[in-house]
Amino acid sequence: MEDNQAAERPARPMLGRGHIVATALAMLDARGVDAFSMRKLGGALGADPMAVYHYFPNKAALFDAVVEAIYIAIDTTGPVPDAWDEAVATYLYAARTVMRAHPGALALIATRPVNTVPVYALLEVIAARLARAGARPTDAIAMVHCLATYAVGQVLADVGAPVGGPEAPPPDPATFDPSVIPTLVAAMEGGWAFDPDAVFDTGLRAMIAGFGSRYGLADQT
Amino acid sequence: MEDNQAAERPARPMLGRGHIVATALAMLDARGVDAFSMRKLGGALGADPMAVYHYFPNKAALFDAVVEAIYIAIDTTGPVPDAWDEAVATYLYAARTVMRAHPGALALIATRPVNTVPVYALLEVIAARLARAGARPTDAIAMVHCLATYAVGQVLADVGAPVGGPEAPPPDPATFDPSVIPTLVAAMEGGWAFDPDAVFDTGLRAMIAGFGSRYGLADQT
DNA sequence: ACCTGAACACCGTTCAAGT
DNA sequence: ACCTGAACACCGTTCAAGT
Repeated sequence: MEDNQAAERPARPMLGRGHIVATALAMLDARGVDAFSMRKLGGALGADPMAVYHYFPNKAALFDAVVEAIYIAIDTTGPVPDAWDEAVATYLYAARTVMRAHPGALALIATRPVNTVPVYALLEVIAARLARAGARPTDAIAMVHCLATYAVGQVLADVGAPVGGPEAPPPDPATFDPSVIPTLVAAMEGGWAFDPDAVFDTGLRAMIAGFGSRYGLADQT
Repeated sequence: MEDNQAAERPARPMLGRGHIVATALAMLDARGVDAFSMRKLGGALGADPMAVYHYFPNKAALFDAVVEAIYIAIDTTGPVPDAWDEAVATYLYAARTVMRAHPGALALIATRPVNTVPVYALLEVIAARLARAGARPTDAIAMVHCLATYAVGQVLADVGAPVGGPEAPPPDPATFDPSVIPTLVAAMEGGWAFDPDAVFDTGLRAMIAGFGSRYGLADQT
């Protein structure tokens, strides 16, 4: 019931939730969750370490706001192809692009579900497109969930900053015994290199195609 | 080159890497990464907080060992169905079962790739089965990567402990405006409940089937 | 309303020391 | 070889206080 508006603003400081979230996200992207601290955030904001607590009750609440900000940055309002499968792929690519831009926050995204209307609205867009192609609502939601977890898992493996300290450097492949991993060795020969973009696309298309035949999805003509 | 065996053992203490990893994993499962600390680990081991540093250079190295221990617990030596797609699904189910048993370590699994022979050997089993069904080695590896990231993403969303403090409780669905999320609301009506097992299966089968038709996979008869 | 600063109970890691 | 304990530079959060 406290609904009095803020008609005038004091001098310069005025942190504000949006500014705090943006600064925290930049810090996370630069150095990961482990290196993040509320005290450094205060420093980056040019304020007392404790100033943030006026806007967020604790670090967890701030992280929830960061995750939501990332979800909201996923834009689904642009034009998409007419075909249902291409449209769904386009939405997932949009999500991937935004998530890849925030490597240090990925562990938060993967681990802190945000149950808010903006996030639901994002899922709704994809679910609605699947429903329009003939899926029942419950099946559409299951499919969106599968596609979303796949995208998160891919991006995490691709660019995700490690939780719990820096990761160990990979060992010299030459020390491996080829006889225990023949398929892997065979793939490496010929100068083949792992391409995250191509691999993401392969799995995404496979899952979408699989859903299509499983549920008989098709565009009305 | 230091190959002298440990022929005799002192009295009781003798922590040992295996015991430390097991204890750390139990602590992670019980309370998550945020609640874990090297000092508490020392306490749980009944030793000085610093004793662990004799076996692991730092917390990150210990976490790498924990992740590898989880991967090694995935057993792929049991019998699998003859059909390539059922065999692959069986391997992924084995991975899911083990990962689900360690909710507090999932953020570590998803975020700390372990480049060791035992882990490669695990991937090799699945890749080899796909190759035997007709996939080229490079395609087989891409497929395994997609399936693995999907499984990790699913389990993370399903049971993963939050990184960065406890998560906020979900809001009352009754406060949502049904008009912005009609498909989601439609799915909820009729008492439909989200079933993690069924959803995992749906996405897994869809991806496998999609790979099958994309690469023309089939068992030799 | 918004920010400060001291204080409390913690961290990871280093290092010199014990046995 | 294996473990201890003090010490250092940090944490998140609470709370009384300032403007």
